[in-house]
Amino acid sequence: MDFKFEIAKAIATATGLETAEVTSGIEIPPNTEMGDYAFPCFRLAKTLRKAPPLIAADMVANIVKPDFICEIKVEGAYVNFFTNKGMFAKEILENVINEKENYGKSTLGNGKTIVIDYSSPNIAKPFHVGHLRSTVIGNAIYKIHQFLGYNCEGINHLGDWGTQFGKLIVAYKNWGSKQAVEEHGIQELMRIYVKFHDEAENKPELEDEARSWFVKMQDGDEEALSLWKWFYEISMKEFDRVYAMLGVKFDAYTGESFYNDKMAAVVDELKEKKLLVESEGAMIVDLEEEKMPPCLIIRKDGGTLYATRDITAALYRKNKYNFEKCLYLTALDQNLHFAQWFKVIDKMGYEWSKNLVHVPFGLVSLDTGKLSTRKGNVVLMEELLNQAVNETKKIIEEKNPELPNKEEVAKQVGIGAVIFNDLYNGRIKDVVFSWERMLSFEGETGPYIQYTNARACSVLKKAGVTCVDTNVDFALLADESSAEVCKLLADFPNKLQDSAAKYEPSIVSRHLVNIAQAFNKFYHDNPILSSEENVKNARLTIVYAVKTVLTVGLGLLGINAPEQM
RNA sequence: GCAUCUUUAGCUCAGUGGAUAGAGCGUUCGGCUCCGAACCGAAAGGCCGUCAGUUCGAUUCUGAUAAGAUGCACCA
Repeated sequence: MDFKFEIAKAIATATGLETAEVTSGIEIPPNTEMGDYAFPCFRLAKTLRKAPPLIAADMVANIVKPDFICEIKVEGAYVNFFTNKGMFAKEILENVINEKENYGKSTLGNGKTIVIDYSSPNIAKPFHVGHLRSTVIGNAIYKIHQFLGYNCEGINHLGDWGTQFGKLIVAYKNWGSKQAVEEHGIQELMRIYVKFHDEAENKPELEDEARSWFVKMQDGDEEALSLWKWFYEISMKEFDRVYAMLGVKFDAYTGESFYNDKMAAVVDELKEKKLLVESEGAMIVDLEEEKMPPCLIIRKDGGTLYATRDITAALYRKNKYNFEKCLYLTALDQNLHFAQWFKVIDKMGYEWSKNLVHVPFGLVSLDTGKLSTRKGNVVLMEELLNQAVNETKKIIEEKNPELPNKEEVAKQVGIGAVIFNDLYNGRIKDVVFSWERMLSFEGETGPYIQYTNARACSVLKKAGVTCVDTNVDFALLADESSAEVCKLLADFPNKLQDSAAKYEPSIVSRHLVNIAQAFNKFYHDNPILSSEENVKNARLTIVYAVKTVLTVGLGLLGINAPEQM
């Protein structure tokens, strides 16, 4: 039963208004003492030509009270509805307990494909905290959409093509050795890459050399390609290790190199459609009409660019997946780039250009300044995750030394803390990396939710139930803290849909915090195991429902929910 | 110069065209003989950047303006 809808119907019959327009006018009061639902009458003043408080009074006089409403009060221009807490609790708790891990699932997205382009680090550069956001936000958006019935295609659009590999080849030939690269992996590739930039300051001809090696790569030169492939494999080995720790997977690793042989056709298409013009030796699509700088397609020396590959990839993906939406999870500073090439797709005559969505997030920096791999101003992802796990181990030793499976739990909690930290604030906010914040496990954090869940699991275990009985007296759950938990659980499915619609995982993470807070208060206020049998059984349904929703919610964020910690 | 984003408590951030603007951290105080204290409770802390406009009503919408961040031709 949809309580809000039923109330709207009752108001509609009492006033002669449309149910739909009433529904949108119903609010949840800021304070439970004011009621569970409220209808402000200000808006009706004009059409009904009456003072709002009078409208409210008339409404109450005429309304037929739905059976789940126990009281209706007028407060100025507001009509406040008080639900029967027991009936509300029954409705929501039965629902969660019956649905279990499917609670909140939807068929909303059935038959629709969403392509999500996320993580996408550059090969031959270490995976650092700057790559975290795209990876975990993308992963969460993927899982949430999947839960809502969408078919998702997660793509790691690796930065595995471009002039930087020309640079790397030059660097390797001048200052590298096979042995050093095999021994130190990305670290060594990084070292010679930095060396290249140092040297190139005084010898600009190195840059030309690098560009020409990249052109060789494009042309299929065997030596260039075999070096490139080697660098690729070295890098992927390290990336896979990080992805395994984060629990992130992709459906495809079609990076930029994948499009190397597909770009010529797209360039031809651009020419055919008379969009490509020459400018200062390069080939561009002019966007003056759109008040944007031109979109560069081909360099003076014939090399392709970022936009060329993105346009090609978009056409390829549309053809392959026939997506409903294609999302790009990158930092906000790439805004213009996406706006430009989305426009190029539009100018090519593809109406689906409006389904390409840049999902931006704020910049990550360190307190020592901007992230810079070249300058060594970075925090490596593995280092961060290991630190978080170690810190968790210390806490476990201190608080729960008897815990079985410590190693595994420390990973789940430590890494969960890092992921949650990144998903907790709105994605647009800039972030200054802070060890202190990353390694804090109290308050609004992942471990707080995991702890709450573990606590609920512990109660259920002690009660000796694996699945609770819904044949209980829900009227015993009419107290304020029980009602608050129920209210939040009932709102979970809406929050999931809102989160998906806005591509904003923080809507889910914040809701989980709210549920955990409400549950901890409930737990504190209400003895469970020591209560009389009927009260105990009723309260156990809340414990079970909370455990279920927290586990589902954390799972959608890509975080594990251990039963003990 | 043009464009995008941000501005709410000491700090980090939620939030809403409407009733008393919320949370965590930090500070001060209180709570484990009791289901897990990685917890709970209380106190203190706010011209919701500034100025106009729309509105019965603006912290929320619009327009200016200020401050900060970022981007703007051959990197990605």
